[in-house]
Amino acid sequence: MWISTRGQYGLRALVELAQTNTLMPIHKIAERQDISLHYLEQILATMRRAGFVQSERGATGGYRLARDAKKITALEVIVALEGSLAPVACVEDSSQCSHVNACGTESLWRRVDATITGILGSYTVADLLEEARFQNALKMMKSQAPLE
Amino acid sequence: MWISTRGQYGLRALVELAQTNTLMPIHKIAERQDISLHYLEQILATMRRAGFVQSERGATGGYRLARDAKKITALEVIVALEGSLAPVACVEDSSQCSHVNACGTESLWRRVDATITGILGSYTVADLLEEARFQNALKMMKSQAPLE
DNA sequence: CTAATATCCGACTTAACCACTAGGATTTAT
DNA sequence: ATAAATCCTAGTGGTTAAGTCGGATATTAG
Repeated sequence: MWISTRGQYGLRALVELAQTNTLMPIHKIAERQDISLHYLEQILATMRRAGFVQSERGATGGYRLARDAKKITALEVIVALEGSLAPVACVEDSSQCSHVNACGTESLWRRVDATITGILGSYTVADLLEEARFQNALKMMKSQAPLE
Repeated sequence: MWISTRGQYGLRALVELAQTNTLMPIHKIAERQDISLHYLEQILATMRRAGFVQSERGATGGYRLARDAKKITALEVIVALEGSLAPVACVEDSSQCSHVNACGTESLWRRVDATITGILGSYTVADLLEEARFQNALKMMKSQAPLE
């Protein structure tokens, strides 16, 4: 498991926020997604500074998406919360490779990196919300169908 | 960087061993690949137990590949040295996901996992050796050509 | 027989990171 | 004024990464 809970929770929180455009307080997201409130607070703070969400303080405060869910990719979010996704150090910084002879593995790692970046860059928060709704609809149908 | 040095060093050591079918002592691999000898020792021990290499003890001892370099994939090696490559816990063990509602992200992570597995499974040690030789040949040509 | 050179094995270490938890300061609506 | 919310800084306990250290065992060369 090389994506930490910060990235996972962050993405899931954005999916939750994408369901509405009204303000949602942290505790609501936390309980719906079963995440520690204080921990989620820190994650949302990072995502606010990164420009994914906006907040309003005070009694009726909370969070909302700062821009359209279609304009936020999973890649941006994960990178903002976790830093580089490079599988090995020399991919993110080629000066790391102090090697005189070529080791033969660099192109493999570069391909892994590029592929992951491509996949994560192709998923938006809107896509994830759609997927969540689809999966929940499936679950409803199954639990509602004791005929057979 | 989510592939640790154990996996990287292990792969590179196998590429080194693939260059010859004679016994090669650890210290030679360690110095050619610039890896701590004692650390590499542990990595080779793991790879011996996993069946990638054979060893002979004593004064003229050393290591060799236990089977054809074309029959060892990068995936096997990395998994043997690092364990699961799953990006998130629920991908390697779906009981980890205690969530009542679908979070919408699972299919994304499954796709990432499957893609990585596919890429690493398609590279053999023989492929990596070929790549290393090609890169070294390129380097030679560049350093030998001050004409321009 | 004795070094010298190897592999083999287990324990230890140091630093960093993860996933929180704790406690309070500040802002705003009622 | 009070309650409800965000904001901010620190601390904590457990785990892992990347080695290091010291010695046991096996084999060969002289």
